[in-house]
Amino acid sequence: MPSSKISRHSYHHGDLANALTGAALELARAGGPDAVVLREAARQIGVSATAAYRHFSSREDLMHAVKDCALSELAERMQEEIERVPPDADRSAQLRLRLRALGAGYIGFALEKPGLFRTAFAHMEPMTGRQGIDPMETPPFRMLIATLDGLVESGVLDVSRRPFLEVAAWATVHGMAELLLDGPMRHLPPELQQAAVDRALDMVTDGIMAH
Amino acid sequence: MPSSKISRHSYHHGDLANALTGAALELARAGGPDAVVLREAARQIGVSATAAYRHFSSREDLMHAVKDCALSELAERMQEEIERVPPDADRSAQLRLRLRALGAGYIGFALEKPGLFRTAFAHMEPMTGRQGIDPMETPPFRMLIATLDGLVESGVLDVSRRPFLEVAAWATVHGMAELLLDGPMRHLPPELQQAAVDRALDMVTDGIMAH
DNA sequence: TGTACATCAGTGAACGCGCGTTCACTGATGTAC
DNA sequence: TGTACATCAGTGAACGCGCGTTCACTGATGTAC
Repeated sequence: MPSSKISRHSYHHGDLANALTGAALELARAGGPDAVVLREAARQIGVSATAAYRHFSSREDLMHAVKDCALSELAERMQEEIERVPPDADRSAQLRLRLRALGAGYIGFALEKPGLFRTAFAHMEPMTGRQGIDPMETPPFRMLIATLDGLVESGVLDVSRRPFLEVAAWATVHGMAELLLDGPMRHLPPELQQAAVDRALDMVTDGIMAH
Repeated sequence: MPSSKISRHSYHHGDLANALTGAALELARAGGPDAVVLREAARQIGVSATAAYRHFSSREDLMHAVKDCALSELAERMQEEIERVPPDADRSAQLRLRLRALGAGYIGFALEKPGLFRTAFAHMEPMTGRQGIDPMETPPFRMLIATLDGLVESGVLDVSRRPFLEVAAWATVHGMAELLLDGPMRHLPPELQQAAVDRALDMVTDGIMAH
């Protein structure tokens, strides 16, 4: 393991910022946002806590980097689900399946990686300075928007019913994730959890495609 | 103000448990769950922090009492909205309006009293011992369930579509509240926020009543 | 009605926690001449 | 190619924070006789 030898022998780490972000990400994965402790991340890399301040202005700054990563993993998960949609259906069915896939990916991520999910959406608010990540501007949400726009274009959805639909759909899926993770469904056996998710996704697609 | 004289002169407070809960509730109202600080609640009543331990076994115990109160206020708010539903519509329209009312009350509470809303639903999980309050067992959610059951009884909703609908509906409304409070809609002007809420409630009722 | 005493409901001082952050510093690196 | 020196990227000790909680205590209250 040459890299550990190098890092042991060299005073300068070389890639501390990324190393710290990585360690912090693992802390988040294991324990959610509160587990992202600057001193602990530094400890795990074998560097003094002070060293972190060469690369991050504060704990919040590090946290922000972690959130970026978590959001990227979420995007990947949603993308995976989208790619599983069979391409042979007609346009309308295709879009409906995409809608479900996005939702299923979102909730799947929350259930599979609760620590990262909670971290991604913890205190979206107080991200002062360095303006907060707007999840709406992020690839997977752009896909949601594109899918809904597609429904309008293909005549399935009336334009008058289009506004705010992305937040309504997102709200359902986000709320389900929270209710599954911390709410009354947290002790449900996985198959019932899945049934609940499916039912919620039905409700959303029905609600969007109604009329 | 005789009561303050009495409390100033008497060594025993007489109703410390309620007084502490009240003070803690106001802290929650103003600053959310993290603002519920045992020492501060005691300070405001003019009692030593230690005194609280005669009535609560821990900070978490006090927190639990505060959550109970917050959940009650939420229930009241939903009830208010229900009572505004005009009684002259036909059965099916009636139920639809009730559904909307419950959702509107829920989100209205979140927007009007964000501190209490966040407190009511903060860390539902780690409520160890003294089993957590299951919001599903609480009056307003029983009303949601009753309304959905009513839809089945009156033939508007097929039984096969009934399961898990209460959590799906709740998820939407809960997610909207979070997205409005801490998410990308937090800086939207109130009229647009209201438009988003209305659209989400449309989506849910459409999704439930579809077919 | 009075008194002894158990019990209840307060008190103030103190502790430990573990963090984020600052400070004055030192070792390593790169660049100008 | 060597050397001087600025700059960069680390170090360890220390601080302050404010909390929740424990401890040994004391003042007030209620009850048995």
